[in-house]
Amino acid sequence: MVVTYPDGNTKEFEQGATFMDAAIGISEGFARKALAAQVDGQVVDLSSVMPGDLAVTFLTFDSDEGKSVFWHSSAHVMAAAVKRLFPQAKVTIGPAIDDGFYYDFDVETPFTEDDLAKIESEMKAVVKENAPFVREIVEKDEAVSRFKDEDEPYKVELAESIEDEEISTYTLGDFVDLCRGPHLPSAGRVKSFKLLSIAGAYWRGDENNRMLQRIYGVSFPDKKLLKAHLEWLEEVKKRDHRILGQKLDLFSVDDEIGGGLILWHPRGSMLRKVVEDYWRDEHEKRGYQLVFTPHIASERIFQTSGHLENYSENMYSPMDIDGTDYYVKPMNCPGHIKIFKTRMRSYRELPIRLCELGTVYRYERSGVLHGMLRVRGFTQDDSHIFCTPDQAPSEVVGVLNFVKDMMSTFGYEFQAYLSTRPEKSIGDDESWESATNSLKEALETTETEYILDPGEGVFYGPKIDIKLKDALGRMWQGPTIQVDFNLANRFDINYIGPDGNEHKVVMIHRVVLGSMERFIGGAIEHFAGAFPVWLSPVQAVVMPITDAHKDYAETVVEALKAKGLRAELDGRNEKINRKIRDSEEMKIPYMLVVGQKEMDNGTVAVRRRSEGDIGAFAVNEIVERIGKENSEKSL
RNA sequence: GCCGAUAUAGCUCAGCUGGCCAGAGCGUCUCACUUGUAAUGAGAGGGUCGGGGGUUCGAAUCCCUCUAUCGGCUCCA
Repeated sequence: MVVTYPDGNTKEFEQGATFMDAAIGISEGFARKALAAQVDGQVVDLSSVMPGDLAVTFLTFDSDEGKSVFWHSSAHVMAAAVKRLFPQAKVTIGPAIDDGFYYDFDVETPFTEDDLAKIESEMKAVVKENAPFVREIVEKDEAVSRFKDEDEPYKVELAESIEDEEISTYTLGDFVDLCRGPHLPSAGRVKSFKLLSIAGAYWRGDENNRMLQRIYGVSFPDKKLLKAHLEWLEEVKKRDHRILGQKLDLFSVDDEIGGGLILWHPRGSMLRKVVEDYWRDEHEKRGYQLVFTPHIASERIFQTSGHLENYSENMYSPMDIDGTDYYVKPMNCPGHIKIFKTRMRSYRELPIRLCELGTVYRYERSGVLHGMLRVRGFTQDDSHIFCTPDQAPSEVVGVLNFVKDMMSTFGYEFQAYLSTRPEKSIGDDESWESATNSLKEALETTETEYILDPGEGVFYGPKIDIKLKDALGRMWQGPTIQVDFNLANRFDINYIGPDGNEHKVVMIHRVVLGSMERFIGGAIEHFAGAFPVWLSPVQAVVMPITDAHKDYAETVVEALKAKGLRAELDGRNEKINRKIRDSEEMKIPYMLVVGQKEMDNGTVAVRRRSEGDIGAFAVNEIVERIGKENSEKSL
């Protein structure tokens, strides 16, 4: 067999060699590091590597598969500890997730913070005992009756729902769990762990089911990794846009105004204005036409659009205007369609690209609101492209290139997903196929790597979803491009073709930023509040040393403002140290100190955020430098 | 909406098992200081203890309810 070791080296063994032969084969350290193995593409327990297996790769914590095995085993360790402390708790499932693991339990009284500490110390005991994970294959009926005997109704349900006749179980000490595996060789591998939080979660994610108690945790093969991870979590917390939003005076949410409704403060509004101006300029450049549509509309349009039928649970109660119900709009599409349909459209004027920073209101359940990222009123950077079927592929290419440009300006990497026809959908096969092909072609012509998401499209058409990767490697839902058959039909949106007949348009719905709220909330975290010059609400603060230098400082501010830069004077009667501290905390990119020396020479002493003093510059020199960073949108 | 937690001054937080006018730091205001690269000093002002209801001789503290927030579930731009 050929064995690949964690360090990437490979070695061939003769037929009949055992796992232990492989273990001592090359490096002594690897047996300690290996968590599981991959045989013929299947991840398996180390113990099940058999002599004669052809290609074996040992998995370590460095690989996603290795992590997954590690965390899943950690979940079992936790469940074992919980069963010891709370024998009446019913176990359910405990998978590995992207950054750790959880296990759901059914208990009469929810766990408390104190319980977490107790469970942690019991886990330590389980780890110390270092019992092996023992795999066992049993008949399905046998497993079901065993779990019945143990009074584990959830395991019974799971076992019964498995199609195969044989089921694997894993035993750790006296804790038996129904599980596909694979697992670590023994519990002792779980060297360092931390239980992070307790939360309610529905059995099988269905809110009609019983609420279970979920415990989240992370674990690592050594202390250092755990420490690094906890520090990363600290960093995430520090970057929280809700905390930075308050510190940097960007936005707030008010109890009396209502949850999920954002108050944009002057600085946050400036940030938003800069993004919006850039957005508008880029749209004009690319042949989009800016429109405005009303915030409320008669029920008649939402009947035609089907929103009242399909989307009413997300819409707010209507208001009565002269006997007709009017609704606050949850989407911008109907308005754009109505603009398109104000007159006959010739194929000669297609594509028509209408865009709007359109504010919509959607009902969101109270428990889901989250700062700026999940709100009830938000402004989408919306656009609807009306084109002929032939134009669709190139339009999608245009949008994709647009998206790439915009995202690189903000320093985001991204990952594209192509979602195809879901089970519940409208439209004929032909439309779906041609629309899906348009999207696929566009991804290929723009050389965009994508992941296929079969069946994840919207009921009215296929879509491309783009997820942004921020500075901490976290993924955010970003741009989406959707082909919409539904509205094109419902509103009967046509154009006159070269043949003089009416043809149905292809309608493409897309957002680039998503919504101003979500995008800016995400950007706050991406930049940790330290925005590049072009986005900074205040780009430079001029700080006179004493009152005697205030007038001169004022002229520096004016010089910056004259070039369209955003500058402020810190004329407070405070020491320079204090002024610098405050500006550093407000993440102002440039601090310009002026005292007697600078006044005499016509210069400023420049301090760059988080870099410190970078020396003296002539006023016009620094104006030019900041102006250049601003216009080039440097990151 | 559901499970759990939380809500005290503009901000961050003390206030134990109910008991004299509810505290601190920062910010704010006033005064002094006129300052050279991350917090000058002194003084003053500031609170319906999230809203409403209840228990009690007495409630920031206990109970109910509403609202909002936080961690999740579900959902989503």
